[in-house]
Amino acid sequence: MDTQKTQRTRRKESRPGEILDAAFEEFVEKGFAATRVEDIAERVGVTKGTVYVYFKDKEALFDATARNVGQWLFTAMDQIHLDPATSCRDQLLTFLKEFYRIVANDRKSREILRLMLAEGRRFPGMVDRHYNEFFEPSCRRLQGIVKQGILTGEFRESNVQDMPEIFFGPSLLMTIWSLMFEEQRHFNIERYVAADLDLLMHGLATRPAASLEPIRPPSSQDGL
Amino acid sequence: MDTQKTQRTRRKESRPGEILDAAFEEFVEKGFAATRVEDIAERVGVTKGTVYVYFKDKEALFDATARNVGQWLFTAMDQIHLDPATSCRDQLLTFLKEFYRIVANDRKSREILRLMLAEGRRFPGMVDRHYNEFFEPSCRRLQGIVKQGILTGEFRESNVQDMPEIFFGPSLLMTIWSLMFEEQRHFNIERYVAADLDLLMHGLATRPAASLEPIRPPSSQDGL
Amino acid sequence: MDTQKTQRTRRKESRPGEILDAAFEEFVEKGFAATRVEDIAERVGVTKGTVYVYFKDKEALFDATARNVGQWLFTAMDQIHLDPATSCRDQLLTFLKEFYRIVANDRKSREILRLMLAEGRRFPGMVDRHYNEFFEPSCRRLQGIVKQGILTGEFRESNVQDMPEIFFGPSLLMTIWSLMFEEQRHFNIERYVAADLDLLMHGLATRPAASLEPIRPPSSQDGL
Amino acid sequence: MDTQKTQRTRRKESRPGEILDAAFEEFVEKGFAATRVEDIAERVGVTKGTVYVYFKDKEALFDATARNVGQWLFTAMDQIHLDPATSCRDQLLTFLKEFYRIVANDRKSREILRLMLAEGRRFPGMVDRHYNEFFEPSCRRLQGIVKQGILTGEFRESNVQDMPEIFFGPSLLMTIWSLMFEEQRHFNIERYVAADLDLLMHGLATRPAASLEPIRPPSSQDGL
DNA sequence: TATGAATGAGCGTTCATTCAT
DNA sequence: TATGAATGAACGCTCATTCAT
Repeated sequence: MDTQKTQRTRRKESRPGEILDAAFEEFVEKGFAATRVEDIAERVGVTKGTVYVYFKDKEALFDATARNVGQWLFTAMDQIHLDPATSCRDQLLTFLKEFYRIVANDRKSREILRLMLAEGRRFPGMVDRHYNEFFEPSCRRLQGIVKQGILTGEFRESNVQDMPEIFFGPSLLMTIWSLMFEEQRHFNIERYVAADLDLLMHGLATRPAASLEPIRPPSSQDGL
Repeated sequence: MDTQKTQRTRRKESRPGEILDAAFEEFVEKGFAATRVEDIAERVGVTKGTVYVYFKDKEALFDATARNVGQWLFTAMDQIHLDPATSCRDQLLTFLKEFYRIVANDRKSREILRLMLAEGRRFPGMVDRHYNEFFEPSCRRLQGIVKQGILTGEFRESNVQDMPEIFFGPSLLMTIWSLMFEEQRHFNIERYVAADLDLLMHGLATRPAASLEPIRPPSSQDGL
Repeated sequence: MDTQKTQRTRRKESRPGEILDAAFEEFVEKGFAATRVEDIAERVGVTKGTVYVYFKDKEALFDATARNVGQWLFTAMDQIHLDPATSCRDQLLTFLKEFYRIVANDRKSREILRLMLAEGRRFPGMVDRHYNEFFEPSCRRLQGIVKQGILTGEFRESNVQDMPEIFFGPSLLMTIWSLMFEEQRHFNIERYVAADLDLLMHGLATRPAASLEPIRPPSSQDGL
Repeated sequence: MDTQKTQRTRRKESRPGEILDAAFEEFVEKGFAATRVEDIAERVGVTKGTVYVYFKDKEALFDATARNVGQWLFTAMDQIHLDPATSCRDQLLTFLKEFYRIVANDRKSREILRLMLAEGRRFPGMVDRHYNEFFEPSCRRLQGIVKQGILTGEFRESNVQDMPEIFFGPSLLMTIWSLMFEEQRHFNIERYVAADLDLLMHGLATRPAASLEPIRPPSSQDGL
């Protein structure tokens, strides 16, 4: 009994991170408005007041949460390394497969999208940040590869070179599927990725049906 | 007096619909939890209590709202008529262009996605309904066209025939873009649609690059 | 039981006034910060929420309360009628006796001072209002009488003609006494007023000690 | 190291006093309820917990604060020395001028009044103490002078001899003025004191208008 | 002695919902 | 059918207080 009551753990350093993780789960599950600060605290095993020791208010907590998960994604994207010595086709494949890997394995990177759509109007800064730090740079990279591929003769010319965002379409669908149906409806990621890449490569290629069987996408441990 | 009463009657009969429209705007703007019943009422020009005359509670109102907008989409999809006498390629193009037309011109059909992601957990029935009435049937239709096209030799065999949902990827991206950035960031729909269809047709086609310039997508009056 | 529960009284018109009265009592007893909105509501016999039907927040309620009581005082002061046909001495006596009457009989007019001192920093507008609507005009009136009295030879010249606020000193002391000691310490108002006026008249008079016994001040029913 | 320790020691010894001073400023500015212990601590440059090392709780801190400032006043009043060899008129003048000097120069002695009115109900002991240690004895002294003056024939008989508190009226008005309007509205203390004493002396005197020009009151360095 | 992380009771405020009219 | 005054549960946030260090 005594020990119970005295269990006021002291760990200033780890607390913010713990709270941020808990907050992420709650915000993602209920949305900003329906999330109770107390539930977040409970998840961490502290009381309401503790949350306010580290965050000014619920909005600041949400903002920090969004930055926190955003960082994950930005970092992961930055770590997609493309070897300029390889063909543009390979670079494109690598980029997209890596992106699929991220999105398939990391639930956080998927839930970001939900936050974006659900709370973007209340937190426009969050949307801007993701546009500037994730979407725009990624599109630039993709566009670079496509344009280069046209120069080398690997890819045919088409409107795609000015619309690189289109490459994110299929992975987005997979993400949305995951967010909407969760564990309830099965989705064969590997075949889906294969279909996407196969379709894409054939769509972009200069030559007819090159025999480029799509490389296996990474297995998802995250239970998409 | 007569007109008065007639107006009143007409008013009464249309009330639920007016409320549903207002509710849609509010729910879409703020989300379920952050939406105030009073704001919905105000939009219609009635008082809070009136809303409760027609709807049991806020949840019922949301549910009805979701059904209401869903109906729009379901109906629109049902009206995509495909001529079996035309080529599979044309049928596919027609289907996708019609879908783009719907999604580009009708903000409601886009906002549904937001509701789905933001409130799907609270209203799983809504998600199921859309899966059953929109997504699944559409995928079946698409799959049918693809399979048929393979039989006729128009399309090559690929994983795509089992993953028809992939066709929705690019239009989904456009939708998400619209939902996230709204008027703030320009998006050239026509070229985007062209790029999508062009890429797709080349990706699916058996023969190299037949001269199938993508038909102009419908102009959007909706200001995506 | 049923009647109890159904006793949702409906009286939009009288509510604000009732609440203002209750708020006054609470604010005066506990101060702004320590007053609970719920206690105010309870005093009226409604619930917390009802208060917010009529007042935006606690500050607005305080402000309205202050205006409400202030009005009492301003009106009462305006109704002090001085007959210009009478001597300046009589006019001065009348004014002061009337003021004593107000302050002695009306607890509200006394408690205003408490609010002023206790909450003036938080509600500077309230202080300004009282200065402009009560203090300054009253001083002007008093100064007018004194100056006139000097012209007519009733009063001798002195610094007092430029410091009419000094006339409020003794009544202020009585007020403070009341606010501080309430029922606990006896205070003989009548003799106090007599002493004040007597001292004043002798202090102002040109001639020695004219036989001006101070008129009895009004009996206080308010239990100062 | 030595200086360090000495400083520390000195620091420790003076801590309660420092806290009391800080507490006074905060309580006076915000009132008891609205004052945050943390703000007091911050003023001293320590943390919240430290305050609780020296004071049991906020109430105890307030109580100590009130005693502390009260002591100032009590001591100052005790130091008003009256020469029994001088005339009663002079003694009365001396007393009042000294009191004006205290009140005009020492903000604390004025703010006490605010605490008294604002928090008197919560801390009745504070009020009693001031009554017993300041007000009552002062009135006794004043009454003594007046009665003596009547015996010596300096003062005429009047109700004032039983109502010595009236002498505090004008200085109270000055105090209230200061508390309410602070620096915002000018107040000419010297002329005000002159007017008060002049009026008083004429009011009390047996003989007509003795040529007793009021001695200059002490200049106020406190910026009333 | 001093700290500051943690607590939790408490209060202001909101808003879905009810119900008498 | 429509109103809107009233309700009261719920939640964000504050802050006095505690206590292990």
